[in-house]
Amino acid sequence: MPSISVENYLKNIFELEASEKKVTTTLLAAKLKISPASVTDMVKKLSQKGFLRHVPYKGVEVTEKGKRSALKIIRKHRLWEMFLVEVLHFSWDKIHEEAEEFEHIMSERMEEKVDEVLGFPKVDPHGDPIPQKDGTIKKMNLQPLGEAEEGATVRVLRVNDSNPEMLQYASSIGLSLNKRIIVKQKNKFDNSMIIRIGAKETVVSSVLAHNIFVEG
Amino acid sequence: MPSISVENYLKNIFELEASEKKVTTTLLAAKLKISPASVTDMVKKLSQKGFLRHVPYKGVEVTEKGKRSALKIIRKHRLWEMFLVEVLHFSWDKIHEEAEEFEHIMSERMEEKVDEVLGFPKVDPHGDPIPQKDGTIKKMNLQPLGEAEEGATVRVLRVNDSNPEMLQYASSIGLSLNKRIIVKQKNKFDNSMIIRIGAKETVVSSVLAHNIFVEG
DNA sequence: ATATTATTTTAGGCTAGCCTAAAATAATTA
DNA sequence: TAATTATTTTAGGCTAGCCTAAAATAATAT
Repeated sequence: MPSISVENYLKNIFELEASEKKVTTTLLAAKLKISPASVTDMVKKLSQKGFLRHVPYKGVEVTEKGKRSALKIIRKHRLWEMFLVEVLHFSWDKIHEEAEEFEHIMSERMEEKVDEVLGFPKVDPHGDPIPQKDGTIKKMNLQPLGEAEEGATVRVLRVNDSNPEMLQYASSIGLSLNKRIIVKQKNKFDNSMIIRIGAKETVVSSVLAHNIFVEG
Repeated sequence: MPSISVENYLKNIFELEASEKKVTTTLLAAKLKISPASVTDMVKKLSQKGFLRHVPYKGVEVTEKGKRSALKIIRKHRLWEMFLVEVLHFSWDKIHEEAEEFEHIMSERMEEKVDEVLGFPKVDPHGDPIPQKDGTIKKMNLQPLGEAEEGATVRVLRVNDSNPEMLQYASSIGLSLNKRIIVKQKNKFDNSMIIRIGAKETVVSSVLAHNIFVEG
């Protein structure tokens, strides 16, 4: 069975592939908070074991085998986040950290129990799709709030969970999954926008607006 | 923070102290499933750090500091076992193994949530007392079923959880916490006994009878 | 009391996963 | 295109936590 460290490499490479064109050594090192030299080392090992494809100096990507492993861990992570919110009443911004550890020790048995108790959920508390047991994952084609037209009414379907402070802030302005938002005004000079959530109007920076994903 | 390995040493030494007069190197090595030489090594380190008292060739025991650490882990372990049974509907005999891993990654926050959801339980699913947050633990002075008098009626308050197969067997004969038992007959030649649980009479071996703890 | 056996410790070694410093390669700028 | 800068890899090293084999000590049997 892969070590915790190996699981983290696979998961993070897989995730970076979704958001970056090339997964470079430095990028991965920054995400894993270890030195680039260490990353090169491990990447070489994992390539030999068939989890990764690595062209020296060019970047790295997961193989089918690596992808399968990554999705298993992501499934555990997201199921557990859901459980933390639904059953243990954790708030949005505290769950990622907790799940980061548990994903590595969650047994098959545990995974099944949690899935069952939750009623086989399809997305996690941030709106990210939960990979299914067969290794498939739904691709969601959502638009960043920042790209929505002035005057448009949209629905929040996902919030980027990479920054707890941002999540907490999102909560504080009444922003949560499935909320309806009206884009009142877009400011060209800094790409911020004024939005209405329920009865409240708020200014949302460009950065925040690009971490919230909506459906027309 | 202590590593998983260190936590396991402390917990197991503390537990062995309760059941054995001396905690020897070999005993501990057997329990941890590592070589005696490795145990000596680690014991030396942990003594230097003030977790243990070690007299070479004579045995080892936890200091106050070591005991505090041990009880923290045992608290997490037992709370989690309770949670597995109550919330995730695990059976008696499957929970120890799961808790064995989770005890090491359970955060303070998590501990509090679990405690809360369970309604601040005092014992785990095997009847073992859950150490309190302040580091105190209730001593239970129970009698092994094997020592009960012929004709006595007793109540099951604890079952030794060290052997999953035994737990499963116990379930299969209708034996669970708080059940009333009548000792119908004691056999001198092998120390087995015939007991009645509800409507059912069963023969119980001496070994089993000494792993079930009752109150007059 | 001595010899034998069992237990414990010491000595030396290994692997995973990290590190820093230096060398190699690629990308960028002049 | 050459020089400079940035990125990646290689080389060598470290620690935790394990191992086996051999030496030291303690316990037991004769």
